[in-house]
Amino acid sequence: MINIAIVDDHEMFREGLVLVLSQVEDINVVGDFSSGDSFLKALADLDIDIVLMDIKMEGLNGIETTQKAKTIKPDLKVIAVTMFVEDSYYIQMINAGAHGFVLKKAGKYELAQAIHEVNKGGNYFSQEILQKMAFKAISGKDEKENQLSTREVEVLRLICKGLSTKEISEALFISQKTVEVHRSNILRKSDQKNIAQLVIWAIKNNYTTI
Amino acid sequence: MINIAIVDDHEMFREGLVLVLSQVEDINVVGDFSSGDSFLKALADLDIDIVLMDIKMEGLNGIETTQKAKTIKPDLKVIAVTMFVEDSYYIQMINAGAHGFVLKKAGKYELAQAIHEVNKGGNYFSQEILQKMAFKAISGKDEKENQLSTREVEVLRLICKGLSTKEISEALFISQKTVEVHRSNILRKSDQKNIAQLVIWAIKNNYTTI
DNA sequence: TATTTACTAAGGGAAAACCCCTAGTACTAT
DNA sequence: ATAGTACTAGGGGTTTTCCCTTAGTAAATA
Repeated sequence: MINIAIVDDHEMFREGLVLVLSQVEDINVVGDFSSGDSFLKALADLDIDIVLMDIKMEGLNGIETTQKAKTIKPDLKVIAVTMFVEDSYYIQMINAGAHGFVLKKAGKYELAQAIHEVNKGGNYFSQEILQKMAFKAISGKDEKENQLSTREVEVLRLICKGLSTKEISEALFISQKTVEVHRSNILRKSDQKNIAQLVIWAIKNNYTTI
Repeated sequence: MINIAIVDDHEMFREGLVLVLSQVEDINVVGDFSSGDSFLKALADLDIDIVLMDIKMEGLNGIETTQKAKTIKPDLKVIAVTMFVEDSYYIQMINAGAHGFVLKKAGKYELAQAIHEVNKGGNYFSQEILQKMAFKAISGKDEKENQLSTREVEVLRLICKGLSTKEISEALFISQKTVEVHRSNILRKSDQKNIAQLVIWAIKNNYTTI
């Protein structure tokens, strides 16, 4: 029997997931949590093998929650659940210790397969995500070179909120020229050519929420 | 016993929904469909009281599916399921004959309540959606005045794809000046002040998909 | 200690977006 | 017939974004 916990702030999705997994014969859903915080509080008393973790959550996100959970239970296995293939956070999630990665649009069979694979000590990544990783690898683009800096992420979030360069400069107490530099670097690193594309990119890469 | 069908192209969400509703004692899930087309094909042979319909789907969307379903079975009751409160399509969905409107983030209890209410011949709208409607009513803004025209929706979709004014003018075989007029009218009607906000607004209002 | 990286910020210019205005045509509805 | 609406498109302007360059400071790292 594989004991599972689910962490997702989307109530109906989480409830559905609980029931879907309860139907699989050797899977036992021990608990479900609507936030990283509530999961971490309960973790010490939970007897679980694997946790299904949503990446994008209010409050503690999936990456932070995974990192903290690993300090409490280092051998806990984490399968990340994400909405978009483009999600740039999968690297951070892998670094945080995730053993698997499935898309929310995956069906129950793929999800069950991922759980069994990870439970055996292996890894599981959705086909789409593997393709994305492979494509990035052969395109020769160094992942690290294009990582946004802390400040750039900050600026990007404000851009997505609809703030102009002037407004961002006032919000961050820096000059408009500096904001322009950040904007330009963000566009270059993201490989997008204007704000419309950038906003979509930011959503898909979990930099901002709609 | 209330017989239900579910139409949603998001597999895991649909599977979850089926199981969640199967747990409610007087609800019976008769069928679930991943597209409006497959639902319409099966509809004549289905003995259902209510259909839970996702609005945003590939191919036939929820509005078109509802309209066609109503011509086949005029007394079929439809509850629309949507991701965002801002969804401007709820008016079209109501016009298409929907009796209820729930958000995807709603829990099983609210969903069961909606189904029971609609089954009794009533209507059910999520609190958040009612608030939005009430707010629009008291703000005095005439809904119809701010409805985007066909061309404007077309331009909006291209904006969200990241096309510049010049590129849009070339795609639609009209002058840049005309595109500028459309852009400006779209911003005015949507009450957004720049492209970043407009893109988010367009997603929330189901004009474009990410 | 020397080098790299992030953040800061300037000048200067090209392009795009944004905001006025007027105005013709075509279709729809009263 | 006439009024309204959508779509078209021009002039002319301001503002914002985008792109290039150079360059200083602080912190981390080799």
